[in-house]
Amino acid sequence: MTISARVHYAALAMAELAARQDDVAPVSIREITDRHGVPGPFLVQILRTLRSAGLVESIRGSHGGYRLLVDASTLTLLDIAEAMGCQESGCRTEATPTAADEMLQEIWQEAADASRSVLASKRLIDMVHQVTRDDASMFYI
Amino acid sequence: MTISARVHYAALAMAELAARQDDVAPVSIREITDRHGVPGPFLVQILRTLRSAGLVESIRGSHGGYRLLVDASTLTLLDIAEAMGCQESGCRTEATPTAADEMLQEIWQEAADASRSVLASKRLIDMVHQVTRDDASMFYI
DNA sequence: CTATACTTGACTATCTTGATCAGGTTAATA
DNA sequence: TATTAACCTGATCAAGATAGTCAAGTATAG
Repeated sequence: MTISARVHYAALAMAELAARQDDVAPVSIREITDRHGVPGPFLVQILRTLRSAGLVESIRGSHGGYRLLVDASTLTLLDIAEAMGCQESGCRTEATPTAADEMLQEIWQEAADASRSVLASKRLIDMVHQVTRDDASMFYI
Repeated sequence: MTISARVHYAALAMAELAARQDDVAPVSIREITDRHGVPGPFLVQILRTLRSAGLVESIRGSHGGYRLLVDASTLTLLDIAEAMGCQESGCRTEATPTAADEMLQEIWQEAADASRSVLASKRLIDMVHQVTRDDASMFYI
């Protein structure tokens, strides 16, 4: 479970879409880059990946943009990370693993699973709520 | 905590050294490669790293080799991984992180810590015992 | 003195990551 | 219908990490 900038950006974008999923208009790439400082063309690539994973839909043409296709209250950061292609380590598959090799592989797996289970416990909707609250508090200081 | 082949090999080598730490003679690279199929020159590189981390010492000359410098009953896989330079993600440091950025960073950190704590719970000595037991059972089948 | 074994430093090939860009397509609207 | 805003696709690229390799040197036992 290595978290790349890709996954970080994807999570930000998904949070933005989740926060505005009840809006009539879809959210454009421009709006996301303005708010989160994600490099524009890079975000295009990321949203393409999220779309092929079925997490978002795109609306083309003028006033187009992106919209969340899934339920933000069940979607987790693990789902997003996996959609972005964070596949499990595995490290190396040897032709004839020894007993020591196999034991180590199990341990690496266990460590990775521990990460995964943390990410699986973080729901997108909670992120949105927490950030919204923080933003609000920023106004009233 | 991405586990590379480097770390995997390092763990194998350390286990081998731990299993034979009471031997009079140090363990040569050749013996480790024979037993574990690690590419020879690559193992040299890895042992160099382990030595600069203070985990092993090298004895030069004929009948030379490597010897464990630390206590196998307290050394963990986390120690080995860190000695091999598995530094913590961090992902990206932005100039002006937003509230959402910071929240995500904390989550990535929490996930990484979960991995680390699994590795920290695996002592080198336990690996050695388990592998030794497995090997013995292989003889008697 | 010679064989064995570690030491050092440089070198390479391939993959992944983090992007960028050009040119094309779709749809709303004036 | 012409324009414009927005997404779509595919190519490309630079930098760094990963997994090794190689050659020439040095130390020690016997």
